[in-house]
Amino acid sequence: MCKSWHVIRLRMRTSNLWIPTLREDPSDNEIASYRLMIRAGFIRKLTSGIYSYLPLGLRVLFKIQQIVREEMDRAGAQEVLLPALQPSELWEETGRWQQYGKELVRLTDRHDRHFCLGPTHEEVVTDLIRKEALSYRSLPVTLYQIQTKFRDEIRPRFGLMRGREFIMKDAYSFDADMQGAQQRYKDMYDAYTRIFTRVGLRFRAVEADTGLIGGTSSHEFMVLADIGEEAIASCTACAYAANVEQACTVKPAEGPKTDLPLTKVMTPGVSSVDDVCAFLNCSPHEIVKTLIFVADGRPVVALVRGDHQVNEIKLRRQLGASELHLAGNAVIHEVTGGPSGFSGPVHLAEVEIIADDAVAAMPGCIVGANMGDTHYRHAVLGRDFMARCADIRNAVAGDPCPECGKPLDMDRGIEVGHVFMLGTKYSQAMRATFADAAGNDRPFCMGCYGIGVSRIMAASVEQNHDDAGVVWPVSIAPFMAHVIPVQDQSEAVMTEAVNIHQMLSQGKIETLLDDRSARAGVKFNDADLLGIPYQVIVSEKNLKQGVIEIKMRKTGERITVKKADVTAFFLKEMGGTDTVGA
RNA sequence: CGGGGUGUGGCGCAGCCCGGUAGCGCACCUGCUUUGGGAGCAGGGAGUCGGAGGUUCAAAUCCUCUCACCCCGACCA
Repeated sequence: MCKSWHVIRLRMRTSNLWIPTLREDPSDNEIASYRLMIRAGFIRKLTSGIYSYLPLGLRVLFKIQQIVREEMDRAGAQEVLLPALQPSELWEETGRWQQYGKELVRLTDRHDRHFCLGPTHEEVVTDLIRKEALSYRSLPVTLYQIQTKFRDEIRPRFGLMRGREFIMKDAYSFDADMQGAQQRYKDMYDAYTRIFTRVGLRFRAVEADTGLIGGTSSHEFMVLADIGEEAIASCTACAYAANVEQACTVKPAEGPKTDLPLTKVMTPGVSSVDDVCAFLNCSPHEIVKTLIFVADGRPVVALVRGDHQVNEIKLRRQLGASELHLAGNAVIHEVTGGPSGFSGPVHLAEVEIIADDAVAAMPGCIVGANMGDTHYRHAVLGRDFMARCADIRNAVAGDPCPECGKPLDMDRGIEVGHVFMLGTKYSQAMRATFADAAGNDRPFCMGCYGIGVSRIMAASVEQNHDDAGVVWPVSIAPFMAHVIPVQDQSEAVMTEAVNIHQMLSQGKIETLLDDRSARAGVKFNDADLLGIPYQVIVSEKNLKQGVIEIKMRKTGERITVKKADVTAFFLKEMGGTDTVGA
């Protein structure tokens, strides 16, 4: 390679940027985004669920953060940086020191004081605000930060998707009344829509459960992907969409009940829904599953149709319980008098029974008889057993939409954002108040709003890649252009490549120059792996005709432009799309 | 936490069943040739075989314990 290329030292060259690409897939994970980001030298794993960002990965992260900042600022939020290390006292005030459980990373200092590494910052901001003696005149206030969060995941998985340490943008709004809080919620919802559009994700906002954060309502922003950990129900006809945890089911009309008498049948060794179906030659929707739960220490019986699944969040809400789990065999025997696998609601007194609405609509059903190897046929709700009816199951594909009645679809999604209407949950618990117009202290109406910044990076790769590598959307790509001199031994080619690199850089087009002394095939393959949107190919062949070649990473399409027109080409490409979407 | 799997130069793996003192591909270094889709030849450097203990004349290999990582599940923002 000619020595003269070393004379000009521009930073954005392969020789000055550490991009350790791997020829082979890492052995320790199957998910595309993890595999590709490791191979392309964006990230490295330190230990389970904890990652380092290498120069290229950091550039992508910065791009995402920049878009987030612009839209948060535009929505009137102000950036702050809150501590990651938080004293236990604050968490005890809201009761979450206990509630949060093992997910919270806890530590103790040398004085034996307790701390946690923040998984979220409601307590810290609320404390910050309450100390300031604010009046209604200075409201609303919305603060945000981009920070590393910690969560002691039971099982970190999917690379950056579910880590124990990750980067989040979180925002908190403080309003004088619910109306204002609702406006902030809407502003944030709109900002999130713009953010996810700009970073180039195909996403959907869905109604969601509020979980441990609490509050009155929330929406999740879901990136559609097969590997998504969440199931989303969305209407095939109207705009309704919700997390299955949250999606309401419609109570079916009750038909006539069967006149056939309750009949005992022997079902030796047959207890699962599938086995019972096969044995009695019936279908799952003729069976009722009886599940015994323990809710805040007391046993509860839940009934759902054989082809449905209990939704524990809905059930817990119905019971008004804070803690709910499936009962063990001992409790099952105590409650039903029979073995696990043959439970049923018939002759169960003294225990609360709650049936799904779909069970109420059945003319009669097959249920366990609370003794070994025995079931009942023709059990009728209201005649053979009593139960309170409610929506306690997960929606399934084909269920009618709660808004319009048309069938629901099921998709999988990755949660990249979540907005919560908190109301006064934290402000009341922590006595965070402001003076209203009459001079009285009133608790703030709050909202909180999170975006998984590092998760966006993974989700983006998940949605945008092919067999050869990553295909970054222009808005978050580490570079816009990747200049590839094909013959590194040719002085003419290298001179021209350096020229183009300089020209583009001066035109504010972020450009990476592959100045390695490597064979063309190596450079092309690495370029495809890195996924920079435009490859600018400089070769002897093209130079003879005074042109250079541009390959679009996404489509593989190649065009040639005159040397002098390269910058103009990019300015035109960028002008057309601004930074918004692709 | 339950089930399954894997730990051997930087990366990917073989060797383990049947003990005999570590090998392959890629990467790296040197030289020559080569040069539009992961080059060829020659030479070279690099491994506590995850860790501890045990059995044995001898352990990557057999036994016990332990740690880490991955997958499935349970759990959960």
